[in-house]
Amino acid sequence: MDKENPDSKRKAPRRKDDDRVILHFCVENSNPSLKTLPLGIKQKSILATCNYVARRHGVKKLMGIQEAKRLCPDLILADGEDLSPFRDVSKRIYSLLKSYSWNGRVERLGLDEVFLDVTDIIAYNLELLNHHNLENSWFCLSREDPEKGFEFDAREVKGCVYGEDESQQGDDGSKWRLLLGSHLAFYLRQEVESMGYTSACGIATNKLLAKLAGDKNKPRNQTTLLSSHSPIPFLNPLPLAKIPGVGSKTIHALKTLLQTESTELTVHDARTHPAVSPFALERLLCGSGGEKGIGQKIWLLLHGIDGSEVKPARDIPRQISIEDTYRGLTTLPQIRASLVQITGSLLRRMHVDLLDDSPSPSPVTTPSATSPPPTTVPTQKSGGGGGRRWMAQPKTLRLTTRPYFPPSEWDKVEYNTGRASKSVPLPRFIFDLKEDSEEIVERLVEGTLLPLFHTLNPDPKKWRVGLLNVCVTNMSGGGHEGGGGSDIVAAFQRQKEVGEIRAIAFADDQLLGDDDDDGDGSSEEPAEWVEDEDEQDGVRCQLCGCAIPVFAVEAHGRWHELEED
DNA sequence: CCGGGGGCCT
DNA sequence: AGGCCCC
Repeated sequence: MDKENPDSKRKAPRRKDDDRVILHFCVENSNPSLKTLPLGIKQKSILATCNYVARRHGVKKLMGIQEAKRLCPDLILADGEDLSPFRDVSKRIYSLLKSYSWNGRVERLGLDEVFLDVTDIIAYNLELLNHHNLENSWFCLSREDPEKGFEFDAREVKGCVYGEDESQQGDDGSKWRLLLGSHLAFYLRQEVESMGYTSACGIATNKLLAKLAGDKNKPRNQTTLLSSHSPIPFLNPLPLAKIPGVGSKTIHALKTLLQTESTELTVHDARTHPAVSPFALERLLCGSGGEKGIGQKIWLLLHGIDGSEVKPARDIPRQISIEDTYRGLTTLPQIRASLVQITGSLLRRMHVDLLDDSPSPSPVTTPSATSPPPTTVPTQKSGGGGGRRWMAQPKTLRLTTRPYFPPSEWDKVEYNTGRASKSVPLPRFIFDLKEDSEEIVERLVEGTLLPLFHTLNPDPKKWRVGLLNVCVTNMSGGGHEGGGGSDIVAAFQRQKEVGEIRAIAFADDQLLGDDDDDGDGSSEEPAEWVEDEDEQDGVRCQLCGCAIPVFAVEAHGRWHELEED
């Protein structure tokens, strides 16, 4: 009866995907003084990246310094092991672009790329468009203030258009959306440029196509991929590895499946090969513990389909980590010094990224919690930092190590194997000091990281440390000034004042369960690590009796030096 | 002369 | 905790 309902037939073919407008920006420094000179950013013995002048000489990313110097003797090298300056720039660009977003869907990818879902802005402006006076159009950047915006000529797409041809069949709005998107992209690129940076941009209906389109006219132009024709011809000639999501493992698996090991696989090769189907890919890539649905996902990517959303802007990072590589640290003093160094960097990063910029209006600092001045530890700085509050407090600290492999063993070991890591609850006392962190570094290294290192590398004769990584993660909601909110903490306070408590242990659920747990912990002694061999009958929390996995804090006792061999 | 991050998934 | 992915 309703089988051939013309109404449903008219609506059916349209995917929601087609209505989106996604921008992908790729930013780089437009260093005026060095623009004409070949510049490379160095990390240890490797070239992390380089500018386009250097690339013209054949210099590539991740190339060895020696080879790069051979190809381009005049190459200027800048040290990029400390990413702080790059983070700074990245943050400013990101904030600029985010300030134009209406829906907060602004996603960073690395330090130099940003996705924007501007579907809502485009939809708003599509209704405003006067088709009888296209050349004098006004792009409105604010719902509240019609004056905020810019003039543009809506007769043409701004910037480059991929596959520019006669195909102007039935424009159902999709073309207009992308046209508007191209003008918005151009405006935003000018804003970025006024900050001193050049950028490329891709404009398309999903993240995959936007990113790939932006590659077409780097580094200083934009490319719109109209959705009026199929994305297949656009994708076909691209090397398979260009597809974001298809990494080295996937490439390797596919090459063995297709038995075309020699030639560089293109999207066309993979998509048209008879052995390739969503199921075959799933079987191939999901072998053991792989991501379920990955086969279909990759298969859809090969066809230009990507339903993934631009993730809303995240105020707080999921994790913060600092790492450094070494040519074989073997003695404890070396390791200790290295840990002190990276821990200092980590705490500085935490202060920059996790501590609120603006002082809180009420400078009330922990009225009752700190009332009895602790006699044991003189580290109390009465809420230093002028009342700044933590936007988030990490709950977990992780140390990762990798042994050093001399060059003679490089062919014998898999890169990235040999990494060992272990995470534990992060001692809360590190949130006390908000300005000077030297003593915290000491306590963290001596009380937590060094013991952790010993559990990861028990045998001093095998100490050949090639990498150290310290990471804080598992961020909790913002901590209020004052703390002492939870019963556990209150009990801790009480018993501490009376001087009864000898040891207190923090279990995971205590640290996790309390949204408002400031932890106080302002006057504990440095932490001590307790390894219990059988994980079943381990330490028990003296306050609530719950089982403690691994971590304990001495309140009044002393932590002892670790044995050094 | 083999970096220094970050994400999400299991 | 580790894998694979991104830059």
